[in-house]
Amino acid sequence: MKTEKTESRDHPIDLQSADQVVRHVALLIEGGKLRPGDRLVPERELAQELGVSRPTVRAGLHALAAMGVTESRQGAGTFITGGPPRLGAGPLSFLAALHGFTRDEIFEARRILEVGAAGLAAEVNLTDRHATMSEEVTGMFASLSEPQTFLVHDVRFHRAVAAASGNPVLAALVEMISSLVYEQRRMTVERAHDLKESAEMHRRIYQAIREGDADRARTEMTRHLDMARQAQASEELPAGVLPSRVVGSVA
Amino acid sequence: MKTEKTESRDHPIDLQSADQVVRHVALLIEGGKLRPGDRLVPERELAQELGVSRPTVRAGLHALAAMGVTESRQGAGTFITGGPPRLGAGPLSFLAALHGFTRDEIFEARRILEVGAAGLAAEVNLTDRHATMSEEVTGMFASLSEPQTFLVHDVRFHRAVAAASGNPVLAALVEMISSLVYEQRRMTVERAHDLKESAEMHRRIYQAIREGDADRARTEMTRHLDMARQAQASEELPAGVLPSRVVGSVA
DNA sequence: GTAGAGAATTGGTCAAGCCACTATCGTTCG
DNA sequence: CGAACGATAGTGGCTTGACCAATTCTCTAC
Repeated sequence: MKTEKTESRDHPIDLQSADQVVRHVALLIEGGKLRPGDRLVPERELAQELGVSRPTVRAGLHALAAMGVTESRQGAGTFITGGPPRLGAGPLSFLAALHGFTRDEIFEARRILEVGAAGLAAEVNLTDRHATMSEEVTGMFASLSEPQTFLVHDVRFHRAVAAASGNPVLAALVEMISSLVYEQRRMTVERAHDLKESAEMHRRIYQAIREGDADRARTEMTRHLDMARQAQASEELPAGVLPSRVVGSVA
Repeated sequence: MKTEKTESRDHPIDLQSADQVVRHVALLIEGGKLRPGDRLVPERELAQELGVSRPTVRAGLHALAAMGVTESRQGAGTFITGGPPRLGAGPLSFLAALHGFTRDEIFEARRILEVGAAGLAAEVNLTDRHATMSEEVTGMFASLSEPQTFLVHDVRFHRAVAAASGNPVLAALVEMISSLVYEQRRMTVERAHDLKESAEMHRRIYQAIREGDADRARTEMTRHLDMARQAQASEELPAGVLPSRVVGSVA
């Protein structure tokens, strides 16, 4: 968080006004006075309550929005983000752009995260969440000739697996990294081949989860990710700069 | 499906001015014109370049700061965050506060992430990163009677393990979730007992990694986290509200 | 050569106001 | 009576211009 630097001081920091806004909202959330979907008080009131100016309030609200906590709609108001727990891709994308994560590093992280998620999903066997996975597999088979559409279903399948684990923390982490994968892959997926083979692997993962076979789910997910890593390496530009480095389009 | 709210428009979105600032910086980073530690142009110039007002620029910069991309120092300037790749704890803390992650869910996610990281650390065997782990273990043994200090070393050890995996993506994820753990545990660690046993377990994890024994590293990390989960359950308030729910102090 | 004072630079904030979008509610027309 | 319409307030988005506070630089005086 932003205040971490100053937090390490030994004395009680005097909060910057903008941070004060963030903290105020944080306290309201912790106190249960603000729940997902709720509307915040108008900026003008908030400014008066905290004794700061409106531009300052707006700066704080932008910070909250950047963390995925709030969403503002002109004319309507500012709302606490609803829906399932999500971590935006922004922070990780910037990190990728700044430090140049390699494709292999990302796949390694996915291997750990998603193999675990697939195993969990098979173990807990939340049958009501199986439909989503099934639909995405179907969508993949239906878009074998449209790489972009295929990719969307691909990413959504992996998120669905994480969601099927029943663990929102895991789901949020997988969602974050899958957003990163989507951003990078969007540019190269046109050169992909063997989409059918990829769809088959996803189907096998789904079936293993559906049958509650955790070991097989893990094995299939591992195989899929290893295969995908190799396949994507060949999608690379023949002699591009930074062959394996990934920049993660933040925009 | 709700993709990205604004991105789902079919027309080339007209960026809000504040987002324009974020995008501008993002493009500079992607283009390699802005690297960690670099200083941004002054707010006033940035405002003129983009044709927006300074409060708007400031709102965008606050958003970047919230994502951990920039840091501003009054009188000095605004800088791209340097140091090792980090994901701030803010977003995950807010998610925890909003959706009430349970302790078990967090431990489950840690189990997957950190067991994988420990295994990797043992496999790659980056000996120059072993010293940090060792130091933290030493620090734990030296602070058996000071729970708060012990906790700091505890958290740092787990981050060191992730760093020793050599995978910055994994390290960033572990750092994020360990921050969450620290925030919650800070309040209850005083009631902890068996700190010595905990330190011993960390030492065994360290030794397994040091000896390059990946299987043992995974086993020891798994045991440690399972034990810690049980131990922390007993640190709970006897009859507190929300027995297993966790709010994650964002502030 | 160095230390100190002052000026320039830069982030932090405020004040007042206009614009654009949304929602609501009363009115009017079918 | 109901539905389409239109005025009206409420709300976020942004600008201009200014002042304050912390830092950094520079130039002088010793």
